[in-house]
Amino acid sequence: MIYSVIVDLSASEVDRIFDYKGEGYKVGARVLVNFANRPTEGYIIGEKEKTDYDPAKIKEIIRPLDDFVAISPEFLQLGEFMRREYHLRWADVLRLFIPPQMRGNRVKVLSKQQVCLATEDSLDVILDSLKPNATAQRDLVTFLYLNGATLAEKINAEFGNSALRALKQKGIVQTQDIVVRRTPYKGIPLSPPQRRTLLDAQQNAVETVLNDRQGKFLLHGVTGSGKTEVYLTIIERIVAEGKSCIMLVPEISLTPGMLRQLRERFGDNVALLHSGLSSGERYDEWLRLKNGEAQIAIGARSAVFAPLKNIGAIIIDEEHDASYISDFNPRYNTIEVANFRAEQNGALLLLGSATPSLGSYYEAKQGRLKLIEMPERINKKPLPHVEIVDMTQETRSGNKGIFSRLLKERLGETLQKGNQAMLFLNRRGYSSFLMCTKCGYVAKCTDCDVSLTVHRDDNMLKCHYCGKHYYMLDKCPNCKESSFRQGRIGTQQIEELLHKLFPDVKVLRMDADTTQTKESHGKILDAFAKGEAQILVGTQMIAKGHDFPKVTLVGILDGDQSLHHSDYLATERTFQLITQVAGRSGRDRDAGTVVLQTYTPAHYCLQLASRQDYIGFYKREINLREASAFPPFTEIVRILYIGEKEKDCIDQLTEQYAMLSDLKRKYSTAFLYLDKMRCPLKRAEKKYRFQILIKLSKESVKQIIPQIYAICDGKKRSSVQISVERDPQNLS
DNA sequence: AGCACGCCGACT
DNA sequence: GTCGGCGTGCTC
Repeated sequence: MIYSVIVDLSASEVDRIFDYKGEGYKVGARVLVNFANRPTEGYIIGEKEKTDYDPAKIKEIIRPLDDFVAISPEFLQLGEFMRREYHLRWADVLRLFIPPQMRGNRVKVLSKQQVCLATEDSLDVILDSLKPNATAQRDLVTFLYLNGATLAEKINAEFGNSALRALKQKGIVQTQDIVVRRTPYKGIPLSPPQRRTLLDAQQNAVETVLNDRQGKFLLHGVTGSGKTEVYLTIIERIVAEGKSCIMLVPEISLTPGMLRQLRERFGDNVALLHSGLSSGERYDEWLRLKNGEAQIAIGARSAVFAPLKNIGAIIIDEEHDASYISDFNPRYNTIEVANFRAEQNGALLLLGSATPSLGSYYEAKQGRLKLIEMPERINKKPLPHVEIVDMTQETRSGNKGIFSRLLKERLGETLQKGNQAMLFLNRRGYSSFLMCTKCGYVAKCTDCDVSLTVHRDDNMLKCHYCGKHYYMLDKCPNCKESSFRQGRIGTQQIEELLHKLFPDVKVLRMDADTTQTKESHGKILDAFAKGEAQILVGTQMIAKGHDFPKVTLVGILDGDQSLHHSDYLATERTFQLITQVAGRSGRDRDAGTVVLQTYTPAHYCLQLASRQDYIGFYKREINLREASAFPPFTEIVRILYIGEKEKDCIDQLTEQYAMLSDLKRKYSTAFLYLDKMRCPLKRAEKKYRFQILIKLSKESVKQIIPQIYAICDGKKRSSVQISVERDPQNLS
């Protein structure tokens, strides 16, 4: 038999089928082959009777790599879809479908010693053979007789290892190695699940979804409307029918608290997949799903590839979240992948959000998603009251600080009452740049075209793009003066200012700098939940996560920050962020307050966000998108050229731009826009960046995209890296 | 992705 | 004269 093999190498030159001989292999299996004279891992993606290649040169498959078929036919189909849709290489796609450590034979099976009785005799017979005063041995034997095989570590802890050793010597008990699955967060304490009664809106949502087992739904429920309970009830019902479920959440909201809730409800039937797990845990959880030992997969983006069969539902929480769109190789859109898998399995697809992406809500309005609205918070608690502060007024009346008078006042009141506050500023570090007041020199990264951020805690300058550290400057390298002006305030400085303002108040800070280790994220949230601090300062990572019942004040320090970016997504992002952050306030008895500071208080985005008026925002923004021909009415394509050699980049871009111009002439109605330029971020990690931007009419996408891919596949300079992004989320 | 091949500049 | 840079081509 001839097998079509994809070698596990990620390079466009080898992204094609290689034929190998062999007998008895299954399609989807991983195998070891001799490729270019060295052993190479590969995937069988097909089989055939004969080959077009010179049969004399065909080599034999060396051996299988696993004792199971790693990639099911369903995943091979999905792979073909992703290759076509995102122009990916086979190897990159297939790697998504298996846990990383399976490659390179790095799987370690964890085994532990287990103790069991070595004889078939009855308990009385065994006990008779032991001395009456050997109490530990007698207890141990009795325990094993009643409980069966038990882990050696537990036996040792209970009965001491001398008793165990003695019994082993006598041949009464024996030990054996067993394979143990590493289960993440096994240690977290569980309490019995609370049977919550669903509110009418929730019940209605559940029934609507379950009435159409192959439907596609968008659940739009305001923050605090109880979407999670809807998801869990649906999962419960689907699982009860013997089907499996996938639930996706943004990486950041996979807290131990969230997991506890799931384990309490579903026990070992739930498997967790996300980057925070050790590689062993990840592999074991994957295997539990693959073997059908667990039917529910929960995780971040990559959990959409959970190796489940017979899927009944795929649920995507916070569907607008940017983390669902993978923005580096392999680029893919999780929602589109989920949609494909749902169709393959005849499963329902449920997207949920308080602030759906404009595209999804538009799909719903067009009838391609069924829209379910949950417009009220649980127990009809009012939405937080948002007070907009005009910072231009503040400045005019002499307050040059970052905190408005109103915010200071509200903070004081909140602390007085013993409540908690959260302050949101989407800028980490101490200040955004360092400028010499004499000559205007700004400290910049040597590898990237960005200014360096001042970090006070370790007194360093850091590049937030590549992460490179520099020593703090004591004088200007240009004019040798030592007078500097600081850039815009970051979270570190906020923390410092709060200490000055409220010396006795404990403040926690959560941003990328304080959450470097795996658990630190959860630790900070836990500490805040326990009331160990009264104020939590943070970047957008505080916008999600758990509910803090005692938080009654949320301060948004710079509501404009993401608003005035030039890309068309800026307003949508700002609306989502502000709505999410505001939603943190007042989730318990006390009504919450939000202070929103801005220099453009009249902006419709901020006005509507302050009223949590998603529908109003949607109407306004969608009209704007239509009028200006932006997604979802058109598709934007960006071709990126990245390389250390500037000239090569320009040459490559110029060449392909010419070909695209020809294409544009041929399909003049399809191309609404075509231009080439330097990227706004001119250089990053020592590499120059250029781009071609294209805007295509929606109808022409299917026809034009393959031709664009073909042009980019054409003759290439090896020093230039080319990538095509469809509807890029980030235009830097 | 990784390696052999082959052509040019720089050096003991 | 030789070492070694990297552009080019190939892998069933």
